[in-house]
Amino acid sequence: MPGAIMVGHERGFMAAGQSVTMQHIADKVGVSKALVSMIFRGVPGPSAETKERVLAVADELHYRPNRTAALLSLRRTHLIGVMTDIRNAFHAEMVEHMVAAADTVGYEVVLGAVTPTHPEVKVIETLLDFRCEAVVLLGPEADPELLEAWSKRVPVVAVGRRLSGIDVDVVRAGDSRGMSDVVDHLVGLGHRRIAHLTGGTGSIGRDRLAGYRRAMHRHGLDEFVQVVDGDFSEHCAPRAAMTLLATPGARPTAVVAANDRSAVGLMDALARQGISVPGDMSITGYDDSTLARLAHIDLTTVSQEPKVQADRAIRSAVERLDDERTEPVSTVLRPRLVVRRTTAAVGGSPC
Amino acid sequence: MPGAIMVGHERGFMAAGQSVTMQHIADKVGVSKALVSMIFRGVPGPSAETKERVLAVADELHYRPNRTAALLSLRRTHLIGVMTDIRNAFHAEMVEHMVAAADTVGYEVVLGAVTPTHPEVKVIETLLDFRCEAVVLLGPEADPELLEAWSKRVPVVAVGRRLSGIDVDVVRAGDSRGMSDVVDHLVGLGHRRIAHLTGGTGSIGRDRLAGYRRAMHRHGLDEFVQVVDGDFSEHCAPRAAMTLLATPGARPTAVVAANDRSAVGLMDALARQGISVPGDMSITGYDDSTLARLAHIDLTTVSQEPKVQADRAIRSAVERLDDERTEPVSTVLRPRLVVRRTTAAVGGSPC
DNA sequence: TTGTAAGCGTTATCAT
DNA sequence: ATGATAACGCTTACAA
Repeated sequence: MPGAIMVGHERGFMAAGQSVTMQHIADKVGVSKALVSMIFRGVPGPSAETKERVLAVADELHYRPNRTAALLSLRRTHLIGVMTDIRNAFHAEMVEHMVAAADTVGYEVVLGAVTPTHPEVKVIETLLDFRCEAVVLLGPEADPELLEAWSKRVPVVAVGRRLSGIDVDVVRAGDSRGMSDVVDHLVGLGHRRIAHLTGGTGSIGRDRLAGYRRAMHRHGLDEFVQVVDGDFSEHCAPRAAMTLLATPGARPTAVVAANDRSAVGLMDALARQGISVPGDMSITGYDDSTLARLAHIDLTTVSQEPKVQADRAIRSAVERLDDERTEPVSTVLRPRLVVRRTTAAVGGSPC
Repeated sequence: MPGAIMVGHERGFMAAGQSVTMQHIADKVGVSKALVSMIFRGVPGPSAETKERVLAVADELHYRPNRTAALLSLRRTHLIGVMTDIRNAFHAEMVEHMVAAADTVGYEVVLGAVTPTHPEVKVIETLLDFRCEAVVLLGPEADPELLEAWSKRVPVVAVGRRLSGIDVDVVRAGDSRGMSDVVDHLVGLGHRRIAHLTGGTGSIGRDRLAGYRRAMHRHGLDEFVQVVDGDFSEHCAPRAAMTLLATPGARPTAVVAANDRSAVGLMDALARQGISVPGDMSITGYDDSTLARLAHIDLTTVSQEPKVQADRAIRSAVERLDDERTEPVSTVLRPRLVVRRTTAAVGGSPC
């Protein structure tokens, strides 16, 4: 039997020494601990009257259920761990939607932040130590073998990474499809000389490049393909601008950049050369970042649908947990073209 | 006595049914649970030999200590809850440093994300339900009464908000000091006609405005004070540019914007009017956001020292927890001027 | 050096 | 409708 209710301790905080428990309430009301438990869980049984008394006392004592204890007893936590690079704005947006999505299906999200001092492995292990029932990994870079090992313990959902052959659910947006849509859009505006400013040699950059090439080919524009090396940042822009403007006769009328950041850098570099966008040249980005949304930038770009990806990822995890799904599923989303003001009909006037 | 080790269950995951416990290890090695516990906690006592055997078996069975159970037994969690608006890049940066800072002093950070569906109150209650021993609130907007109520239960640290009269630690950067430094910098470059593009009527905007006025006054430049209404976004820029350029004779040679975003908007608006920065006009921002760091923007701005704020916040919490500090402390940091390329000597040439 | 046993605050299965 | 009582996995005096 617990002693008297502890009202704060020497430091003034109840801190670790959680004071009021179900037992206290039970004692005070004169019923059993079990009954109190039932009432809090909302199971049928207890009479309306006791329920009322218990709730009143609980309230009066500022009772808060001890989740830790409950978790120990229940064999479920209803926790979904989400590993993220918190500095990544795109991740942040997804996380936001994930907590909402999890909420609606009765789960809670525990965040694990990857930082220079907390590598992926450590973060995931911590998440598992918290007894998360599933983990959603945003942009994981761990070895497939490691992912596979974790997937033996809990359902694992990888977001934004192409992965196959292991029992891990995948949610991602189809980069090559997104690029394809961009090219279609430009072709629809009458462009033919459409160049691509690449995003380096990583897998994402390669996917986008492939999408560009494929789309150009589909439109019979192979001869106009022009690939300029870039690096996902604005640093590559000045040089890229030089290259793009090098041959006046064959100058592209539109440039598809691998992401928003390099697109914005390019716009700036072009402006310095007196090239107006979209008057002289149309420019597109990728990601629909806040940068693209700035009023004076207003960049045509591609959204990777963070909300949809977030919903799908949570749904994937919950299907494994609640619906006994056992086969891995891979969801490849169709990115959404966001037309803004940096693209216009070829030869069109600046707006 | 626990039954046989459960090797996965019907769903293929050990999921909720955590299988291997200290008891299993103890059984297999032929020692007691308590001994195993001691070994895992690294307390002196167990012989090197048993230690070795226990560790070996633990490893073999893939044992992972059940933190939940430990927490229940220990009366401490060593958890610090951090409430954040995850979409806020500045918050993200601080969070990153916080997890590192907490790590070095033996604490772990639990993130609580404020979102449209998870208001502050709910997030903080959840953090407390997780048995966090202290909470760090980034940019809290809750009523002081509420903060006070929470501060009775656990140490509360508010970051980035001016607060007084309640038992809550405060960490923030001195906005008016930051503005002051900016004005000093410009005056040092020979500027006298220094205008201010405001950040609206909220408390932060007001603090920055006050800092500007005070600094101008200190330099005896009251007559050159020019305040233009802004709103922390780039939307206010075009109109502000009009206003600033309205009186050619009295046109300012420098503009101190309330944040990076409006500064960048202003730069763009000025560029459209043929005004070069910093050739014709120097511009400064505030926040040292990624926007300011873009190579082609390279904006002179003010850093709010996220790392330092993060460290101080964690230290504040830990002092309460470990050093029995009981009086609230308020840390006002000195922001750091970051000189880049948008400021130059008055009448100086563009670079 | 190692073992025993009593908690920690819940949940859940029986009884009553 | 309510109450004992045994888990849950770990920590920690206290014994041996």
